[in-house]
Amino acid sequence: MSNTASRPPAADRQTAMRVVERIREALEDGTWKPGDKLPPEREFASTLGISRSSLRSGLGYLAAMGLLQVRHGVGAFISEAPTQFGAASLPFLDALHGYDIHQLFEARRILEGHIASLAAERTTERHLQQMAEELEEMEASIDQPHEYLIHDVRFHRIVAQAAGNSILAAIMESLTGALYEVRRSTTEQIADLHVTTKFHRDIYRAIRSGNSRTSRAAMEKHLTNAEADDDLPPKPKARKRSVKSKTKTSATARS
Amino acid sequence: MSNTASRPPAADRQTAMRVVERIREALEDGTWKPGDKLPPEREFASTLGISRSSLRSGLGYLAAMGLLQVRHGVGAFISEAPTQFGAASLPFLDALHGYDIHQLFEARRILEGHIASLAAERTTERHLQQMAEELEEMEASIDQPHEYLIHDVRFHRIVAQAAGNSILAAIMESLTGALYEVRRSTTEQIADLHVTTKFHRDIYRAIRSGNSRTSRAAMEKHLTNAEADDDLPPKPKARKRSVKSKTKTSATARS
DNA sequence: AGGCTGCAAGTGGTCTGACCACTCTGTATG
DNA sequence: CATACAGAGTGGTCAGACCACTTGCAGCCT
Repeated sequence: MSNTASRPPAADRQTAMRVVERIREALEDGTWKPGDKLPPEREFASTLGISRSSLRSGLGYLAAMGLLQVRHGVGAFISEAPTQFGAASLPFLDALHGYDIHQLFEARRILEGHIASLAAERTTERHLQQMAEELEEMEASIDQPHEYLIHDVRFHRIVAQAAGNSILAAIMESLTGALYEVRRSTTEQIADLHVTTKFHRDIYRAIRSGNSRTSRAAMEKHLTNAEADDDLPPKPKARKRSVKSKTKTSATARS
Repeated sequence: MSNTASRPPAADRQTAMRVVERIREALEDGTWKPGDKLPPEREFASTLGISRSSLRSGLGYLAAMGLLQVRHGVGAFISEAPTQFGAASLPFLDALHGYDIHQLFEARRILEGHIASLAAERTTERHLQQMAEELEEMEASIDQPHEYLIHDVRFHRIVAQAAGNSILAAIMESLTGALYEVRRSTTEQIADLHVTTKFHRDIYRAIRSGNSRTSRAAMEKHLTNAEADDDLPPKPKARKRSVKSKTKTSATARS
């Protein structure tokens, strides 16, 4: 035993898993869809014939995976945002095995590079159209960094959809999100949005032309550039774990 | 708001998050390490000055992310297995956006292909040695499919370590795990372990020679072959979600 | 009338303490 | 010596109470 990473869920916590199953089914058969509000805990619990605490255990599981969004005093909602992929586990990955921020960038570059190349082969007219739209919006909001960022993210998201592999898309979403967390501080200051826009346009053109090699190259160039921009700071922390010094280094995230 | 995939964790559930934080810190400063057993819930709760239910809420979060392994009647342990990356969320990704099993294979092929190429550039003598060992073990257990599989998985894991990017490794681990879940049924029957071993040997040689292109090609060939083996069955279910027919199709997983 | 204030209902978050279910170990029994 | 069993330790579930946050509506003040 203990060989592979076999059973991710858990045989234990039967009751909680019943909740999870129930919700998964409701999602599959369309009873509930993203954005929907779940019944109040007390009511839902009695409906399922379990205690509120067990129900909460199940909901907690779903919330931990980002599938549910629970708002205190309001209710629980099926997540609307594109499904991520355990992004919340990144800080722990760090704590356990340690990783350099560069690794995050590298992973993203590899993933999105491939995504771009797939998009070149599989994109539809509709996706191209959406990309073009976001591109325009980006140009329009070129001096509103916050607004700009939104369209930037959307652009990448559309490319991922065009690639036609929702798993890759979810992974990308997850990496992007993690990166966003870390970058949040610097991101609003770096300026060359004109350059950034140019890169995006290159990517768009390459995908439209159906050239997967060029698309991939364009995407990688863009991301490499983005990483360089973000690195201006002190020079990424060395990230040596064995040091043991309690300096705490004020870490990466958390304001 | 609601723009990007900003804050994966949660501002709510303060108490539960305190537990999460506490454990993360304990992992970071080495107080606890993989395999360690956590204190009994009752005791731990009072140590943290919170109720057992809140504690359990936090532990549930960690367990959901695969960071903790809780065994009924025994205790909670820090996961020893290579950290995954939200593999448990795959079934929900399916429920929400739907995906074809081929997409899983494709994602893995892309990821591991790159991992192999990186490994070729970065591997150390030690990693090569470990790969060689597993290779031997595979040959030795060639007529014990179950045993063989263990070394198969380990081989891939070592390659991932050799690639020197723990994030990519975690993602791979996650995809592999998901695939393993689905394949469990067929996997023990397909036989050509001799062929499989040859593929692995090719990968090993390519990495050892430091040729990233060849390594990647070898890995991709191996995985393509593996996918083909698994597809022999009825021909992968069409996976059309809008059908609505309650046939249930007996789905992919679940024995 | 318009805007602000404050209360109350609805809902998630936490606490307590009891009891159930599962594991493991050490002892008594055959 | 091997098996069966009892007990301790620990996680899982339950119940009901109370706290904290949101929201909207009613009433008040200007």
